[in-house]
Amino acid sequence: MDHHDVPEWDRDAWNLNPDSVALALAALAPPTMGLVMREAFYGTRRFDDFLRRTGMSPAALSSRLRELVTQELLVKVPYKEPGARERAEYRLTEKGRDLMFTLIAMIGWADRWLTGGRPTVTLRHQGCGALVGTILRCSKGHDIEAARDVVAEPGPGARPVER
Amino acid sequence: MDHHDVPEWDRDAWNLNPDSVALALAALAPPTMGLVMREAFYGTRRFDDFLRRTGMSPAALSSRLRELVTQELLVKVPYKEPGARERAEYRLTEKGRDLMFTLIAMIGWADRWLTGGRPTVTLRHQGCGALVGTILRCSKGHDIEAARDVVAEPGPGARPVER
DNA sequence: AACCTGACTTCAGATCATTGAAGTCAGATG
DNA sequence: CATCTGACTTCAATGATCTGAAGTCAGGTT
Repeated sequence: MDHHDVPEWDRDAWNLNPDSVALALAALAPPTMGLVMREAFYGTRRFDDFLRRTGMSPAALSSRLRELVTQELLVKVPYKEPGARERAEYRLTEKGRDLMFTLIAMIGWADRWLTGGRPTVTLRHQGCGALVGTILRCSKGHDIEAARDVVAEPGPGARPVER
Repeated sequence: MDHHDVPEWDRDAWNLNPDSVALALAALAPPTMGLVMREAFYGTRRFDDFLRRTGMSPAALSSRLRELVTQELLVKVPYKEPGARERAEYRLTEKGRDLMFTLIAMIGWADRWLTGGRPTVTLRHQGCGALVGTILRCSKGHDIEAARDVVAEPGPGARPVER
């Protein structure tokens, strides 16, 4: 029907597992992982704040934070407020902050199809104040409107299936 | 340390659940959901092709497909090849295809941080052939390089916490 | 010395996701 | 009419994940 939907290469000749989509999804699973990362983007850093704002149990939060530190999306940094003892907070690393592009794409999709025009967050350009969204652009500088104008093909990390 | 990390609004005054991030992540969970959607983007439409290419069990695939149809990311369309009986295939809907922006953002992140420069897929601009990636742009037309230049604030769907 | 707070850990029980093996079912084809 | 194929469903078993309640622990305050 629509030739854009059908790849020109033989999908069955290539083993794509584990591929980038699966890897990224695995980094964000279990579902509570997303809650924690969302709060990290909103500026949350401390255990009890995460606990209250995500509504998860301390046990779950504790494992999630440990995994996020292992994955290097967060770093545990000691801090000390005057007259209190030293405590630890969790901060986004570069790798963690870079995930924001993915989260913003998710927010855009959810707002277009799920929240009925009433998004829970608004993203603004720092300084300019205008609303922010994701677009696609190719390396020659063309903006890409429709997802159909993108074609996927096996990359350098794809392994041919042996027979 | 870095004021961009701290929101100017009081996070605790707003109830953001369920928010766009959680909703989008819920649409993609369980993790096998992502595998199925990935294959759908690569052009897969039939049960046995999904089965072989994702490596999941028929039971799991069957539930995933059913859920994706319920969510309206896929539609079940009957087709008939000459000399075979009528069968069904699963095609991306507009809503499903629109998720591609999110998947492309994920692929970009995974390629920058996880696959060590050897991505399993390459995305090209149809026609022009150049590589495709996600960028952020505000509604005034500024391109946004760094995730730190984006600030989040409560949107129209956020509900104030009642006291 | 007793208490408080923030940051956890431990545990039992419940639910959910997944696999593997086996079985169903309907309409061609030989 | 027996067989084949594509598209499933059913089932038992396993493992991951989550919650809620309770407990720990260290350093500071009263």
